[in-house]
Amino acid sequence: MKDYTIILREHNLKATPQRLAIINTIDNYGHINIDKLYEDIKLKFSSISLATIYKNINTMIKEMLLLEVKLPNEKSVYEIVKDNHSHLLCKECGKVEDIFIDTKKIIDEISSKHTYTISQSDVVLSGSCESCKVI
Amino acid sequence: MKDYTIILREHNLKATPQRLAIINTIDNYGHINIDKLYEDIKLKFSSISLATIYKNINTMIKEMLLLEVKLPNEKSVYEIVKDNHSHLLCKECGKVEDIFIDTKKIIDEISSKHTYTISQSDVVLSGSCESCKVI
DNA sequence: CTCTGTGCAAAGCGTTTGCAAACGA
DNA sequence: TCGTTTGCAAACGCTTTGCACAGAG
Repeated sequence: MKDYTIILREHNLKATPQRLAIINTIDNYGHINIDKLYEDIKLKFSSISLATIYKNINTMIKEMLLLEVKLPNEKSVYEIVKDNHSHLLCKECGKVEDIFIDTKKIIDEISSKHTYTISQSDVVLSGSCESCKVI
Repeated sequence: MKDYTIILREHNLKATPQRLAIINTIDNYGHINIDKLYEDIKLKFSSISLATIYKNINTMIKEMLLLEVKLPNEKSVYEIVKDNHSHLLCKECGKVEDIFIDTKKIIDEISSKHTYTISQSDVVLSGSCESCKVI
């Protein structure tokens, strides 16, 4: 498992056990919402408070270590900032996967038709994953 | 201005003045968030309560007359259900425009690489609109 | 040693609910 | 008339805040 101690310090954040637990759990899951994150961390860190989770999520988002992903009909999930990518969501089980789409083509096309300068793209494709399809 | 009386009745909803005001205001703005919607309707309908707005937004979403659009770093906006389309957001002024992207191509590409059955795509491109670009 | 972070409880805020009265069909 | 909707106030749930203590650097 990756050690986030140095990375946190580079962002002027102290590497407390709570903070490390939070970022490691997010890393481990890939994408996770607040409730599951709290539930999961509490198993091994029973004294942690929900307020600590919230405070840390927010500071790490400000420091651009984490990113909130808004999903249709679901609670937001959090992920570690990485290369530009999109998301695939299973409407049945809520599982989220990273996907790589050539958004440049889309952005160029829209840029030529509209007068916007586009700097960001948020794409979520939703459906049924393999295991939920059968049900 | 379009008359939503019949459309509401077709969805088994009574065409009350409050409800008509809500749907007409959304139609008029194209995309609007709860706060602006309440503020705007209150001008001409000072007795309306925020609870009524919420209840109606929710029933009309259930009846598939309205759709919630989740945006990065912004409050959700509501729109009247129409043909499949995507959104263009100005990060400066919050303005939202409809855009038309060939999502079929993207979906086909992802479907062939992943095992998901994709049934929905939510795309938001963000940047600066013409009037905000200069600032 | 100093300053940041934690945990608790309280406050805050947006949204929902229960209910009596009003209203649409 | 009957069932739905409204408006109010209270309740609710999620998130943030204030503060004293603990802990990282």
